[in-house]
Amino acid sequence: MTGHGTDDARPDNFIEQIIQKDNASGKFEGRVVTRFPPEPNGFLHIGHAKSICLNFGVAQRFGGACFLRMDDTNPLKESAEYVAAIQRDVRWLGFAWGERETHASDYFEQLYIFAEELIQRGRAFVCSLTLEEIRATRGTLTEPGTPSPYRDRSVEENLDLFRRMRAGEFPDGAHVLRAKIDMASPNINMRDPVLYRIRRAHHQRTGDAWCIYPMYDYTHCLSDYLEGITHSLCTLEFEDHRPLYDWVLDTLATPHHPQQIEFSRLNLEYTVLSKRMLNTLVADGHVDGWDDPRMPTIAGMRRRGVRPEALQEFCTRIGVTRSDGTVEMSSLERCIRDDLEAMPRALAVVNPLKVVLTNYPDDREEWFRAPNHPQVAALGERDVPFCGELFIERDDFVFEPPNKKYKRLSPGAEVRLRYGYIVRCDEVITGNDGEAVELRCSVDLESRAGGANAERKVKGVIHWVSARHGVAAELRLYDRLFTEPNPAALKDGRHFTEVLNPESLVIREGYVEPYLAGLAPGSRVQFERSGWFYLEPERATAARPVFNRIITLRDSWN
RNA sequence: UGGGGUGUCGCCAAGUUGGUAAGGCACCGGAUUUUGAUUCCGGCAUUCGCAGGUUCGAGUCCUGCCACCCCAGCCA
Repeated sequence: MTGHGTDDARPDNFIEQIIQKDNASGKFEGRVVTRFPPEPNGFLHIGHAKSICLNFGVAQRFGGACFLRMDDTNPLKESAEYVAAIQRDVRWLGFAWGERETHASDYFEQLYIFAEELIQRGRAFVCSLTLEEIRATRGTLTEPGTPSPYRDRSVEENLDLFRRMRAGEFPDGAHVLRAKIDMASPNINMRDPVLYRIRRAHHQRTGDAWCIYPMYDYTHCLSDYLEGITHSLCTLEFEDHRPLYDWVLDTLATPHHPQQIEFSRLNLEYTVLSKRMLNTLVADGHVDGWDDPRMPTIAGMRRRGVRPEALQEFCTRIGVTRSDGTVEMSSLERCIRDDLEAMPRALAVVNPLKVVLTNYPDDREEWFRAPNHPQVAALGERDVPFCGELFIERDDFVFEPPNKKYKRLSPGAEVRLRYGYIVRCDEVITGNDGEAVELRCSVDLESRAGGANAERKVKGVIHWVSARHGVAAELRLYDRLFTEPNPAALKDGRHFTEVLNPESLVIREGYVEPYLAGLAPGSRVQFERSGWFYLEPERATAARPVFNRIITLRDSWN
């Protein structure tokens, strides 16, 4: 797709097909207005990113507009902090809503007037049943409900009661306003659904102006109407609510009637995407907060170092359909790596193993010229310091090569130091547990680029950092949050918090080449042969750099 | 046993009037490579939940099954 408001381009999904047809038939006079309507009761996650990209993307493509609307009708669960977080995340993701920033609470007065009109028309009534009684008379999936004894109150009495509800004359739960539809409907949402409830709670925006609050089904369709939304995109679980959405607008005979269209929500392996569960992780301290880099939240991924471009690409790759599915983590990972591919590279050792070069002059040091990106010359070059004492990756040495394809270091084996010399492991100094604590190697001084043995072939190349020049750094290695593909639905009855990955965060003390210590906060870089890291601005300190591992390099070896 | 949905390769997903199964991810080869990365070639559904039927011809039409998801908040 070109994204230039072209109506005739090939549609990306069934929703765009519907819009093209609507535009062709003149259903909405060619207008396309959407909205992203989050409830400010938690942070946005990657599932919301899908909806954001869809709603804003469709508006962009068809030359329409998209509102950012806070669905704030339940003051008990919402807060201004969440509102701010949501705005920041949508903006970071790359979308702008301009003046189209609204709140369902902006419409409370209009919603109230519409409610009186419903009463006036005899289509809504004040019900004085208790919560339990309403539940008991709602019926079941297979049995119809029974009408409320208050269903036939007069318009006058309903109006009086409803006005007194608003005036605060009744305690919470004493009455509710209900739509008068059909208690025998096979669709439970149509069995005289509650429209308003009394709730003495301080609203983050309207304060104590109201003690009655409208329910979602009543609020959403009218907010859509008020904003002139044409296509109201939501997830599949709201499909059963569409008849009610239409009923409210039809009953009120609104001059404009938005079309609700449902699509399937995103499910991702090895994580959970429900606000309830994410909230539990935060509330019970399993993570450091909604923006913990391990969280599938937009804020978490931002702190981890993922770029918005990667998330947008992911959303276009997974598509939009009506079928339930679970996307593999590898699909997201691919998008993140693709996006990071152009970042500069450097050398850093995550898990250090000391190496002493026995035939390298003790007082000597050299600076090797190295490209910042092997395929992107424009990224320039830098000098990497080298001396007779180095750190290499612990994983790059093994006493016994597992097979003939092994290309790293082992006793007697040779390997090239990236951008440097070829070295051979002559001796291994071991500790009490028999583990290697230091390697003694000899170096071929003619093997560097330009030297007589520069073309000598050795099986592998490993990264390293000069022990004398290297800068100690905190390396935060992040991994998947759960050990099970679908932690939200474990077959053995375990709770999702029982399958948290104990190694989702491993903090290491490593060494990075000087160049890395001089990077600006917010920089992203690839530690060669290891992965991409992010210098998280929030953790920037002059004393010791802190890097978050965004994601590892693809590894076809292990 | 009510209502609403969905079933195309391990995962996501095209397939719009029936004409003989796109693409991406993953995976498997092989080339290049001072990152076991990247890049690059090549492979990867005789088959579209199942069973019948209509048709010269069906993933696309009809019938009947089966599986899975959602709904009984004064949550959204």
